[in-house]
Amino acid sequence: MRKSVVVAEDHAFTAAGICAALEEMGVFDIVGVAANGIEAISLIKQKRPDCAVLDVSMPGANGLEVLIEARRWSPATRVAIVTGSPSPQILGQLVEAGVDGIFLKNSAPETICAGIRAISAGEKVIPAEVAGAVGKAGTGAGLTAREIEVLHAIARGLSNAQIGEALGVSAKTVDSHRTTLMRKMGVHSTASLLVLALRDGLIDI
Amino acid sequence: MRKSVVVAEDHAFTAAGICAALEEMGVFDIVGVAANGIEAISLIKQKRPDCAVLDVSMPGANGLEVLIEARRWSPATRVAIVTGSPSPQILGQLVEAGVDGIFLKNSAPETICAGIRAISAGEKVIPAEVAGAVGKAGTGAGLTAREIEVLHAIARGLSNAQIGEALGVSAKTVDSHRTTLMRKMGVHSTASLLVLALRDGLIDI
DNA sequence: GCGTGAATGGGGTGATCACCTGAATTGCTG
DNA sequence: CAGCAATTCAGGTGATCACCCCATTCACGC
Repeated sequence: MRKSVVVAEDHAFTAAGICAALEEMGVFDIVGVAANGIEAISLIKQKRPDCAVLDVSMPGANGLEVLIEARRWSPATRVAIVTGSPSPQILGQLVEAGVDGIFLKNSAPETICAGIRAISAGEKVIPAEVAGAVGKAGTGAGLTAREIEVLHAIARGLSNAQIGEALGVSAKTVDSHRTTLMRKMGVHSTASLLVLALRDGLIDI
Repeated sequence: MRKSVVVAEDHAFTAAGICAALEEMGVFDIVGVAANGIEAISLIKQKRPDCAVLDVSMPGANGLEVLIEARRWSPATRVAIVTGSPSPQILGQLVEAGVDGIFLKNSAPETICAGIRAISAGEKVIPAEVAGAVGKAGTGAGLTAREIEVLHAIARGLSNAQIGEALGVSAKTVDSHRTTLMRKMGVHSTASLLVLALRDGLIDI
């Protein structure tokens, strides 16, 4: 039996590529294509498809928001998320929201198509590289409130002495927090610390 | 007469979508598809195509680097860049490097295809929304290619010694570039440097 | 040709960082 | 109450950074 599927992707070329690949498998009927999150939600509400393939970053509403709305209006719809650059924070939220599958855009098309077929059959598909990233969300969550404060101050370009003054503590204390941050995040330079924190959504610019 | 074209795009679905759209026009022969920057450069070197369609963000080498190498090895190749999220800085560098066309991934496929055909005929195609972004490239401009390279290396968390090794120069030279970067950007710490560079789209994570 | 700026790199100095050991205080939890 | 984690801070050490001055080479424009 053929499964109905809705595709949501704001890049037309990518949407076309996904649709072509899914149609080629011969087991999916594409009942709708959305170019943004709002369209995606209303499409899912209307069509109540067996399966939805969603991009994470879309104008209007992102993949997570669409996922939550999809669960509300069409609980039977299996939801697959495709993402270009996986951020542990976002992936963690998706898993928490009960996503059925996560796929990376730079994976082989066959891998992704096979995965989508699997989740449409009721399986959960989280590839190892994604699971690894999800696991690392715990790392960032393991930071204390004070450490996050120091992180923000570092991102503002302050020195240990300046951070100490701003937080009302000694520069040595800031140094301690900094060392702990480095250890927890597994890096050995301010630059890596910032990049990792930004990538994990712990801070933003 | 049909034009030969090389496509470089690390997301397989998108690559497939672009190829399908180009082939459908009936005026292009796709002579190669690269999944990363290195492949793209060697493909262009080998095939010397009439036209190259490059993604900006790819593993190995980004669109700008591929563009520069393409100009070196196959000056007759017309180069089109496709980008998901346009950053003024990157676009400015592309224009400076003499790119023939810039397209946004969320544009209509017909628009992009028409544009690629136009540039393969010798035109330059910079859409209005991109031109606007290019104009805004005032802030971080003035940085040299080498300085940008150092900036990227810093963002990867490398020390001056490691950067020197990676770029094949002395750590002292890296130190010089770093000092120049600090002066040009008006900051006094690696953290500020990174944040500013990220905000201005000079680097990304 | 000559100035200019980019890229290279050496010497040197003081500040800052990364990391260590150790320790006191607080507050929460079993 | 005992234990644990968070937060605070000191002393110290070696590495690295930020920045100074200066010299060379090379390409580009006037």
